[in-house]
Amino acid sequence: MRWNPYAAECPTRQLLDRIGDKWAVLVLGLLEPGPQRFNALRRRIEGISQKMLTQTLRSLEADGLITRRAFATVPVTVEYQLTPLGRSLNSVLDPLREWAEANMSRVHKAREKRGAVDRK
Amino acid sequence: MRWNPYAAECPTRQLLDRIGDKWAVLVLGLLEPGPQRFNALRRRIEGISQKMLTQTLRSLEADGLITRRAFATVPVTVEYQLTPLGRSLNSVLDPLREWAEANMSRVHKAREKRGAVDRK
DNA sequence: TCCCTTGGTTACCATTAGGTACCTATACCA
DNA sequence: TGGTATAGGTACCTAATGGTAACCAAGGGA
Repeated sequence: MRWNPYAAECPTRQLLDRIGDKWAVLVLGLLEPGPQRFNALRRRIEGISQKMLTQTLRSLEADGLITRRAFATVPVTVEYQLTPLGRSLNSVLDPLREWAEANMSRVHKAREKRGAVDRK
Repeated sequence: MRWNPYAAECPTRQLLDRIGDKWAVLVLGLLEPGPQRFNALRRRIEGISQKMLTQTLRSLEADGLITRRAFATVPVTVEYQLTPLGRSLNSVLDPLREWAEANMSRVHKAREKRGAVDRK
């Protein structure tokens, strides 16, 4: 069965809901080099709240994109790590990140021009 | 200057805000083959409201990703069309769409399993 | 005369996202 | 005894998202 990307239950639409959530892609990117601990992620992502980091990690875990491992140290240590599925998603997100770095300045320029003209 | 993707003003983050808005990517995809009219888009995207389609088109236009042309026919005809920038964005979104079609079933499986086990 | 089409705009309203602040538990160090 | 760090959970509150419904214009057809 061929998917119709414009139907509500389409996978593309669901994926966009997934990665459009402001933090998920950043977390995936940070985990690329290797496992990271909770507070390490928190410190590296500017502006994320504890609540949102927890929420993001939980849902990435629920979706099978990362795994969580807790160690009985004191204080407790928790490591998050990409699954193969998460790594494969990362590999298609990379071109997106590159496009953003290369082209967002043009988007900004277009936006400013519109703002100046102010199409009533 | 090298961008820190984890800083708030980072282009990647801004792009995600852009394409995470539920409808923009679908519109861009539909415009790939060629110019389309307002109601043609509306009919092909299941579930979009007139308000959201207008809003989406306006902001894609403001960002320089599509152009709008109105013809003084009766009733008035309006055509939307990708700019070169929009086409280049589409080319990096394609792998994403393919990933979604190939892998969202795994994500769903992972999600169901979690739901069944119900951690805690 | 009223309704149809095109392509919108606007007001209103409910849901959600996401922030802050405070709570937990454990064990270290001074 | 109190303060540190670890990794969270939870209540509360506000701002933004996005839906519905009603309105606009212009002209054609019954």
